[in-house]
Amino acid sequence: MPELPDVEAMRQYVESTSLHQEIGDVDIRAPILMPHADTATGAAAREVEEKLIGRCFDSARRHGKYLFVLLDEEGHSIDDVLLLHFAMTGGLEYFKRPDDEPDYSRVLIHFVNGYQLAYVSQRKLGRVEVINDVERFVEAQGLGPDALDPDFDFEAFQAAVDGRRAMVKAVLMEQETMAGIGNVYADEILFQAGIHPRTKISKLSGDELEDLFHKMKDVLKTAIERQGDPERLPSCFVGPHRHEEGRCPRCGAALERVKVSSRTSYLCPECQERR
DNA sequence: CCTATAGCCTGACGGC
DNA sequence: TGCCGTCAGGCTATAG
Repeated sequence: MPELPDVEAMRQYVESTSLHQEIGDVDIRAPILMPHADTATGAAAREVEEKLIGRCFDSARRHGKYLFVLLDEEGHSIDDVLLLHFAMTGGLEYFKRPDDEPDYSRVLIHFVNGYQLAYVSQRKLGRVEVINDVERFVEAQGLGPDALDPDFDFEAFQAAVDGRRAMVKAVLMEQETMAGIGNVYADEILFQAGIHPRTKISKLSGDELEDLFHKMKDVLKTAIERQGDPERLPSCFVGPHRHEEGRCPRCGAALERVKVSSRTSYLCPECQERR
């Protein structure tokens, strides 16, 4: 689930619930996987606890699918940042009553006011750690510009895909080219643009590329307005229909389910003709 | 450069 | 009910 619009919704959620409250304790229920989390020694887990306790969150930022929660600087010389990545499952839940603790809570941040923020993830393929420089992290991770960055305009997009011969869906999902688009929103963008996901991006005309670019921005912005909630997406979106019996919201044709870039893709064979 | 695959984990679901 | 295979909206490393 968590692609750019979903992570943006979580960023807003953190900002509306969890800022300026002292952290009293951190409960790491399960060490989270992925490269930098040193699960063998639990060092990463201890570091998260040590850096968080006694401090407050100041603000939340996002780049692509990564969420960065900035800690206050009081008494600390380095700007520590809590990094959250949700992989395929997961989210955040702010609650008070212990009964309201969500299933699969992997990390619990207890505030002294009695509320808790849970990092939830059914599978443990996420990432929770403390870093100290967002820009340096983005650089080291090799992430491209955030797909909704206003500076990432059509000119920049065109330059980023110039010379590429890969399938358009693969390029949209590459975090190095632009950060934030995953399997579901790539399908949505291509549906709105009427482009078959297997089309080589080099085959698109300048006009088609420009239309694709604007559809990308529109789809992401619209999804954010609806808080990434599939139930609230416009009726022209294909997203809610991505299941075996799904039909095209535009022409009613049965949707096709195919593997593209090793990922399950849904498309309308009438509106997104193969070229 | 591009594509496909396996693996990291866990759980939901359908078929038997 | 239980067991089994398959699948899952991310990402990385690796091979061809």
